[in-house]
Amino acid sequence: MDDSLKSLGSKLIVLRGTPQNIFELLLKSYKFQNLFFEKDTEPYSQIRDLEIQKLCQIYDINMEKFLGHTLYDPEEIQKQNKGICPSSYGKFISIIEKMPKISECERDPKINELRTFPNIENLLEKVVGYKGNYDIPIIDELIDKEGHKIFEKPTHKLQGGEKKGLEILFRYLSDKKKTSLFEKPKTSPAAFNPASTTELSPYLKFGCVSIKKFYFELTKVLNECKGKVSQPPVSLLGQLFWREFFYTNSFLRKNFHQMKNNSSCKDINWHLNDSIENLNKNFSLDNEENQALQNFFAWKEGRTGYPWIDALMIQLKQEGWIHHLGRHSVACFLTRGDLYINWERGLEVFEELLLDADYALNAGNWLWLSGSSVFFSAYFRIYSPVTFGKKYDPDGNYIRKYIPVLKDFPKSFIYEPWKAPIDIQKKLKCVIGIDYPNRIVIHEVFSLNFK
DNA sequence: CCTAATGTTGACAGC
DNA sequence: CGCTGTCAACATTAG
Repeated sequence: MDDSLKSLGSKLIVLRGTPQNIFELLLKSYKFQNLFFEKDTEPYSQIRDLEIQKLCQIYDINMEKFLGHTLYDPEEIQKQNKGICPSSYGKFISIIEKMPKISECERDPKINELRTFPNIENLLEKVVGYKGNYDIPIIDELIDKEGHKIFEKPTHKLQGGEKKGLEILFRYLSDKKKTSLFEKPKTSPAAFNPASTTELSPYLKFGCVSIKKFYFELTKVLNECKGKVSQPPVSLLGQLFWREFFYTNSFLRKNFHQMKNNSSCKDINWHLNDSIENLNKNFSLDNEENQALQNFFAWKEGRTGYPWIDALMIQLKQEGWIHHLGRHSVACFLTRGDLYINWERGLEVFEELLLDADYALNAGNWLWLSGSSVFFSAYFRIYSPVTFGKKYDPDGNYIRKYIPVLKDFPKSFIYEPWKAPIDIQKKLKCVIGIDYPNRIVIHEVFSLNFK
């Protein structure tokens, strides 16, 4: 971004501190006229922006918000729907079909249209100790509570920035057939190098690639297609609208990320309703709750004994990204499918490990997959930890990549290694229960009990 | 070449 | 954006 700005005669300035403190220091020391920013809907951002707004009022500064992180303004959607938040995807689509067309992207700025404020760096040096270099946290600074480094090196093959993001977008869209016939359920959660979807989610989450840009480049390709084109909810455009749908719901429904005081969430008596930190401190957990805690860590660390689930959790940990349907698999397993653990625990793990972790989409999908959402009731649609992956990857190549200890298992046992005869396990130097864990839960039995 | 057994596929209901 | 069992239709193959 800095390179792009420099080529236009400007530059990027990064300051470290809380926005409230930094802005207060700045506004106190200089009479700025305007503050422009993007509308941001998650609770953290709403509180932050409200405080900055108060500062602007105190220092008499004009403040303007622009819609940019979503295609539609959730408040406009609500107005169009008689003040009600649309609770189903179909309803949402019918509303946006009646909305005015999305306005075109602004053109890119030309050279010298973006001016740098004169002497801004001197001012910043005096007021907030700015030293002219970037002040972005680097990997070495990311440490855990005991002071140990969390990462030695970047974990994901993707690189940040708009330039890289647009490269990926245009490469994907250049395959017009793949783009226009995209159907989410037909893309494979077991695909790697390359993945079966665009992998643009981290770029959208961090605003590297604008959703509007994505939308207009995509519709340009779709309009050129003469033959049949896939439709929402499964089409690529449909995926962008899922994002809008969850953003709208997360903004209009309070406490969207939790079970309590969330009008869109059913109250279910899960295991592990308390935070993991509190549960770890509590030594008097009864047997059932203690077992659930053990199960939770086995799930998080990819040692449930189900290769399909474990491979997904290992890819998540190693790369910070898994395919959407893989997320369905592990989320169903943790909650209504097998372990019956509170979906908030899963949301927290995704928040920690996903590069694209996004307040609205994370909460919306956990509500959905755990069967908690009042607007989704197909609780009997259980993902099998054995057959779901097999459908996409019968040879188990995905499992072989992420769980090397299983890589030589014949394909007949790769999804269910506990079924391999013991002499085969010994020959492959991978005895189940020793070299790879036994199943922590018998899926068939749980499903039966659930009925 | 026919026949019967066996395998494959897709639609569908019920959970 | 589920799984399983059932059934019918059709394909394949052994004898």
